[in-house]
Amino acid sequence: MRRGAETLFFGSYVNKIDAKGRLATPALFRRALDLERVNAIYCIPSTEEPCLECGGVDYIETLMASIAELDPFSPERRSLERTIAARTSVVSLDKEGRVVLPQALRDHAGLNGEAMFAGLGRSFQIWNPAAFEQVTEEEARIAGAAKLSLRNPTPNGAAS
Amino acid sequence: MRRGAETLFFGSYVNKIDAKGRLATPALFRRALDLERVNAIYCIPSTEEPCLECGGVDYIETLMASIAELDPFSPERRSLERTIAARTSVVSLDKEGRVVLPQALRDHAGLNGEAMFAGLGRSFQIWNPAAFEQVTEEEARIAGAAKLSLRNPTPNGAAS
DNA sequence: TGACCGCCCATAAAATACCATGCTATCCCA
DNA sequence: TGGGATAGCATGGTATTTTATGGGCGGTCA
Repeated sequence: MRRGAETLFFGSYVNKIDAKGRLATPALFRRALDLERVNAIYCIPSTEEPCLECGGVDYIETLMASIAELDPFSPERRSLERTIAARTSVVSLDKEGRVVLPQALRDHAGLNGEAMFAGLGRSFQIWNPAAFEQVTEEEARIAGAAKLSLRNPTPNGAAS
Repeated sequence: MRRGAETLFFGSYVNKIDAKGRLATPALFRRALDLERVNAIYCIPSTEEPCLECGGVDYIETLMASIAELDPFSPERRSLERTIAARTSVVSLDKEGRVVLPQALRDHAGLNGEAMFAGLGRSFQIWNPAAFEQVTEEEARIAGAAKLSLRNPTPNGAAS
């Protein structure tokens, strides 16, 4: 399995959504995706935020594998299967690398004219650019503290 | 993984930025980078200073690996992913070893005519030469004190 | 019939690869 | 030791390719 930094998603990009609802995936993300294996991205509406959690085949496979490790009859597993597998959309790319997001997904993320792709390493998110901007400043504060705890990890893992 | 001193970044260099925004990476830094694996440098706008935190593949991989150790659903991890991965630019080198920094990065570091590369060992920074000069005197003071505490480590590890 | 979807092609701008030059420091040989 | 050859490097300009984005056309399903 390809697992270097060249298969990770970095950076953020804003692309337009045209009249047909088409949205170009950033070129760098396309290279990180294993499109030869499956010509699609997997999108899950985030439960916490107005955005879409996305990734390629290996992203969803890793996710499902970690669920499969749970006790088959545990309620956690059941609810995870439902909230993840059932809510995941498989969106295929056209020859130019564009996707058409289902209306429900566009609504969830509040997308209209354009969309922002934000790389998260093994996965990426799709945001309304304005909404992303809004959470980012708050974010920077938290990250500042978290970065400190990366350098000086505390035994109990407490960051705050 | 190559981990000798020849893979570390030492020294400071000032290079020009031409009309197309191209900037030559110092030759010594190029050798320290693992360009055969990924022909690019990874640049993160510093949250504390007007400069860019940069390194090669293994730099970003180490960074991402330490984030991956955090609880997958913790807000700290989320924040770090967004402030690091999403803000990271993957900048590829041309055959002559030059990079074109995205406008956002140039703005963050206040770069116009020329840029300074400052080696930090495992990573390096890119600065506006004047801005770097300015923080350097302050820096020298702190470094002087730190050097003393290196020679005479205190039992409680207090640095300040 | 009409909205929608998957395919194809077109284009302008931007990113990138390619080629050329001048400078500097180094090496080598007289 | 000195001077010419040489190699490496920063830098400048030009050509080629990507990439985002636009639109058209035929088929399909409601």
